Parts: sequence; structure tokens; C-alpha cells
Amino acid sequence: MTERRFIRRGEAGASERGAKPSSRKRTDDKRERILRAAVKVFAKKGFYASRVSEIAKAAGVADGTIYLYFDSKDDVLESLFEDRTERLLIALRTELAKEPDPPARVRRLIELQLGLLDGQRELAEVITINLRQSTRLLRQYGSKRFLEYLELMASVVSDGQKSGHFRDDLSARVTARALFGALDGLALTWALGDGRTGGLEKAASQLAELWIRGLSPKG
Amino acid sequence: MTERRFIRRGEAGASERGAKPSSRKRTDDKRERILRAAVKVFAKKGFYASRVSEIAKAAGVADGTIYLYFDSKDDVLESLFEDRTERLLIALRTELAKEPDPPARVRRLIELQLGLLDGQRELAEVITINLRQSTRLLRQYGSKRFLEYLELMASVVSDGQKSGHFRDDLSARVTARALFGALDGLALTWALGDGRTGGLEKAASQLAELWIRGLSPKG
DNA sequence: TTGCCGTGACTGAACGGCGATTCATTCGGC
DNA sequence: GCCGAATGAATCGCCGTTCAGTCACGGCAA
Repeated sequence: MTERRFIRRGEAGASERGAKPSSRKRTDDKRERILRAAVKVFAKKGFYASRVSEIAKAAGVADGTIYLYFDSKDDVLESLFEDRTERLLIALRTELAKEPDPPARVRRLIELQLGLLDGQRELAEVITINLRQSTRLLRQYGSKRFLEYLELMASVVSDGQKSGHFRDDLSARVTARALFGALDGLALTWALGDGRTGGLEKAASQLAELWIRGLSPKG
Repeated sequence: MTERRFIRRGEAGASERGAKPSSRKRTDDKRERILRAAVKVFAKKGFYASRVSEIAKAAGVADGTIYLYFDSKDDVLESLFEDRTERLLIALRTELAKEPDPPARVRRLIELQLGLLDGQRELAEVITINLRQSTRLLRQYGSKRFLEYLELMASVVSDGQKSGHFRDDLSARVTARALFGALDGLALTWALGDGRTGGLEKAASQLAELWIRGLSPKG
């Protein structure tokens, strides 16, 4: 018998004064709390070495509670990706729509992707490392969000080619994959290394310079 | 876990240092056979989903035999990586030593790394995916072979900067990480995708073009 | 207002399967 | 016969998942 009672409801942070009276709904912020805890735990130990009980503990819920919100441990990881990648894609699409100049779009793409991870070392670690933990997840994603992502990058390149801003002797798809890899690799080494906020920012700027010149037409 | 490594003199391959006459009677090429089997199995199912018994079966040995050559399942992956990366590093160093022209060295680097994987889809998969499976392995490697590798790449860049062949407004280290990422990402998508022999070759050529121009000085 | 239910979110100890590792035994060359 | 290599069935600890209970809350009747 544990003595201490768990704080039921999210109202621990009492700010919810006049909020929903329907407090006991399962749709609390519990799900999000679990996801956040999962990021921390997965980042620290990796998916397979992480115990469901650790996530539960970090989230401040009981082990069983996790299964009220997710089907399985796998599902936690999967949902995490789904959720975070979705956000990233939306942000990218919105931002890129505002910028017509191809070189500037490439720069924006790079800055956005790295900028979103900067200051979120743990998330960066989960995304760059754990994505590859389960082949299943990767293969599955390989045909959904991930490809969608690559597609977005490739379109930035091919648009630039069509308008004559970029050389056209390169496959947009290959270029996109390489760019994705470059960003991913940078994020990975950063996450495993110092992981200091701001570190990625400078790298982003340099990388943009490099790619823009690399893509420039011969003239 | 285990820090000590038995170097069980699997003299099948490496005619490296101190080529000992094959005096070991029973120490066949078993070690190498196990490693080869591990590549197949890991590539197919991923490290964590692979069973030691499966590797044993694929290698044509008993489960217990694996523990005569390796400390643990982890050690199999680690040894695999150690072994294969070593070969790659040696090949790269040898080849790069022959080539003095900086742009050509970059091209060579790219062609070699991708060329070695081309036609070895399974190995590519293990290296690009499974390397990230255990954070432990990755972190540990992060300070050994992996850094050695990045160092090599960075030196190609900084040498070119010193001689004035490359622009010097980029950090050689950042550039190296990005290049590594680009190669890794290309290999990854290739391995997960069609994985056809020859596919990487064309990509390598394009990537080289891109990077060489990206690194070129303002001119 | 008070007290009594019904509901269902939440809990966490216990279960059960699984698979890495072990080790008593066998094998085969010298 | 001796010795080390090889075997593979048995072990055993671990951890994802379950589920029988707990209890907070809101509703409702008196």
C-alpha cells in the first residue's frame, strides 16, 4: 500500500480554474504527458532498453495507465513520431509557402528543420536514433510521412530547377535524400555530442551556404 | 558490459599484422561465418528482433557455439561493426593517399564509401540502421572509429581549404558531419528501397558534383 | 444541503512467455 | 585416453501486459 496519493487530474497546476468541469475525462493531458515522458526516457536509453514502467514513472502515472492511452509500447513510439512529424511537416509547408525564391527556400528548409530541433536535444535524439530502432516502424514510415517529407524536399529542388535557379543535371530525388541525410547526420552528431542550444544554428547557416552553391547552375 | 575483447585470431580473413601460421586446428572460419550470418539476420529483422538461435542456425552452428567466439549478442553486433568499419577505413586511407587533388579526393571519398556498399545491401542495412539500435554502441563508437572516420573526412576538407581549392568560410567539421550524413542517408534510403546494384553508383557521381561545387571558392 | 450511488479512470501487483545464456555432455583429432 | 571444441536442452530473470480492485466525482433524491 503506497501512502502517497497520486494527484488525480491535471489540475495539479491549478491554473485550470474555470476550465472544463468534465475533469475526469480520459482526454486529459495525460496522453501528452506520457508522450513527453517517453521522449525523455527513449532519448536517454533507447527504445528497447526503456521500460514501460520507467515511462510511467516519468509521466507520473501507473504502469497500467499507459495502456489506456496506447495499445502497446510500440504504439507509444509510433504515436510519438506521428505526432511530432506531423507538426514539423505542417510548419515546413506553411513557411515554405511564403517564400518564392528557390535558394531562399533551401535555406529556409535547412534552418527550419535544424531550428526546430535546436534546444530540443531529446527530441532530436529520439527522431534521429529511435526512428531506426524498429525496422517495422521505419519501413512503415518509409512509405508514409517519411516519403512525404522527402517529397517536399525534392519539390523544392525541382521547382528551382524548373525556374532555372538550380542546375538540372542532378536528380531532385537523390538530392533530397542527400539533403535529408545531411540534416539528419548533423542533428545526430549534435545530439550525441554537446547538444548545446544554438549549436545547430550556426551549422544550419553554413550548410545552407554549401547547398545553395552546390545547386547553383554553372553560369 | 563486457569491456574485454577476446581476439580469437579468426585468421580466415585479415592477413593483417603478424600473420600467424594457421596453427589453430578447430578455430575454423567459424567466427567469420557467424559474422556473415549475423549480417543477414540483422538486416532482415533488425538487431532486437533477431534471435541468437537464428544467427546460429544461419551460420550452421549450435547456439552455444556463438558464445565461444563472442561475449554476448551485443558483442556480435559490435564486432561486426568494428570489423567492417576497420576495412573501410583502411581502404579509404589507402586510396586517398594516392590522390592529391582536393576535389578529386572528395569525389573519391564519396565513390568509395558508396561503392563499397553497392552490391551489399544487407551490410548497408546493418551499418546504417542497426548501428543506431543500441545507444550504448553508438555512444561508445561515437568516440572511436566513428570519430576517426569523421576526422578523415574533415581532413580532406581542411586540406583543400588550406591549399585554396575550397572555400574557407565553412567549418571542416560541420562539413564532414553533413557529408557523412548525406552518404548515410543515401545508403539508407537505397537499402530500404530498391537496393539494386548500381543504383548507388549514379547517385555517388551526382553527389560528388554537388559537393565539389558547394565547396568551391567564390571564384 | 447532505448523503448515497453508479460510473469509469486509474492503480500496481502478479502473471506468463520468451529468449539470452549456461553447462553437462558428446565428439573427434592426436 | 586426453583435451579442447562444439552441442543444444534447460534455466531463470526480466518486463510487457493484464485485470481485479480502488476511489474520486458528479448526479440525484430526500
